[in-house]
Amino acid sequence: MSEERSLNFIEEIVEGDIAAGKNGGRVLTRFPPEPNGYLHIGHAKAICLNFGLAQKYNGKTNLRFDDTNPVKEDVEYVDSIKEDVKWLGFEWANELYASDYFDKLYDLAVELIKQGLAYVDDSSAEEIAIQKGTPTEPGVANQYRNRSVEENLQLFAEMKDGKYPDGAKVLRAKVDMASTNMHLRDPLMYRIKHTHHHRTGDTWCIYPMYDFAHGQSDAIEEITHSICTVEFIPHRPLYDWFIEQLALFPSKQYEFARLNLNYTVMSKRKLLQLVEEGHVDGWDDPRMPTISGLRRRGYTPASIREFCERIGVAKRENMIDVGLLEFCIREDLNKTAWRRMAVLDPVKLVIDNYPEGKTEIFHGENNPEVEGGDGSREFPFGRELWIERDDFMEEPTKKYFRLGIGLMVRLKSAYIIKGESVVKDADGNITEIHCSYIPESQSGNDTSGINVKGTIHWVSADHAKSVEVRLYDRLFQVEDPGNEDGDFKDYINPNSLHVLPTVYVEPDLINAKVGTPVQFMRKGYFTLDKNSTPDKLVFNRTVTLKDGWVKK
RNA sequence: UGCCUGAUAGUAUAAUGGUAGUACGACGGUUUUUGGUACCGUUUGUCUAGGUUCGAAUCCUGGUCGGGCAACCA
Repeated sequence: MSEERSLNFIEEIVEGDIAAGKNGGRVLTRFPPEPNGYLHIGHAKAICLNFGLAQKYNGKTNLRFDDTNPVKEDVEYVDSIKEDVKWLGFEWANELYASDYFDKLYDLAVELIKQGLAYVDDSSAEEIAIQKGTPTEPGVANQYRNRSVEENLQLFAEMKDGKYPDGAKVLRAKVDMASTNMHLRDPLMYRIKHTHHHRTGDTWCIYPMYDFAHGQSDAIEEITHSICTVEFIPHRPLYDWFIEQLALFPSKQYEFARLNLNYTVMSKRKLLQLVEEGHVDGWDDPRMPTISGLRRRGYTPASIREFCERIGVAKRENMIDVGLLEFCIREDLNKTAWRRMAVLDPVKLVIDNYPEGKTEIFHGENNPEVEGGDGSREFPFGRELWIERDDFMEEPTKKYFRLGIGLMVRLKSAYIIKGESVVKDADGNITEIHCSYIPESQSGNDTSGINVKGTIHWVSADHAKSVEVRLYDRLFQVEDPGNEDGDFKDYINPNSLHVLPTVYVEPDLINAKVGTPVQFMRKGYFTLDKNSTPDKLVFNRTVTLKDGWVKK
């Protein structure tokens, strides 16, 4: 195994801990999504990091749903998250829920009250916000801070028993109202929400806040390395404070910079807006940066894992170019996807000297990158073909290697042809191209001695199948739509979806399967859309091929 | 005005006091029945000003710039 990639800073920490014999060398990470939305490529980074660490250091990873806010959460999201993590290729050790710990968390809160380190506050949200001060002015304590342990115990029990309406009271940790760290100014631990929870039903009407659920859940599970994103750095002192006061297992929090991808948005709020306002087809629209969107677009789990490996892990803010994601999927698909011919923008080609009614069967290897071609398939050839409109130029420029009047080109896996004439309609658009073919130039036994610079793809007009193809482009016109003036939706690319209703493909493509990508030669990688029917096949373009030809 | 973070080619990421390297991109070339792939080459960098040191991207001091922090969200 030549793992030549250097360690990222978290791997260094883990290796340091193992070397120091910390936790007996045990590594237990967790991936802790809140089930309030679909996973996106940013989550993939966290997933690959957490699961990857465990794999690398003989550890395990728990999947834990951070379901402490019932008003936002739903089983729909739980199910999609599990599907996406599995699809990415990872197996969790345990499927857990913060809500599994509601009893324990309640007991821990009571414990803190007994220690005189938590109190029930009757203030309104607005009052509490004012009393907290600002980053530059210290907060001030209120009269509730001095309630007796007994009173707090009773009030907290009454909160739990449903004696108070939403917002009437909260439980707060007694830390330091004057701390320069806002999160330490007596943070809220519990709030009242008479809301049905997707797992605990109506058992509870008080729910713990993130700060009093996350670290405690980590400790209960004895997570060794609790990895989150940098915006949680200010929470770390609180994370440690609760664990220390309650003498729990000392899980440690480490932070890395979240992924930013250009030409898209990554916040759940914004993604939800795109879905709800109908700017996209749903969470799995192929233009979405969600895992399910990328899957429907034709991305493979391996390509996403490779991407996450390549972007690295550090603490500084970053903006990754989607070009890297595209590179990763091309690299993967080049080695695995079968080649097929499809004409996206068809124009009729007639071979004048080829016998009418004659059909020949040619064949082509499935994948030239694989030893032996990975098998082959057959396709028919005839007098009338479809070729790409832009593979013909009536008056070709000097560096044009395709078909033109007087120009010769090879039809992939078939004959060399020479452009002869065109037929145009009243508007001057070319409706037919006429050519002649060189009978001795048949692919495989070419005795013509002719060398041509270009090869183009084609399909037989008599045998081609018609399918729909959807071409996708970036969803936004600017690199960082969330950071522009005005609404991010003002920057949506109006041409992000281009539907080609009539694309001619070689007959074998009726065997295409959802989840099995193919390369349309010279055009890109495509995948069958999940909503295809036998009568109407729909292909999504995953990504174009790299185009090294720049028109002069 | 405060606190917490961070700063290395266009982008991302290494170098852990000792030759600033890698990948993607861009550009050029070779091969090619995909203007793809593969292969080769070129290109561009340590935020700034001082200091310590034989030697600083790395350590120290000051500054500049970016991000985060005042949800009964996570």
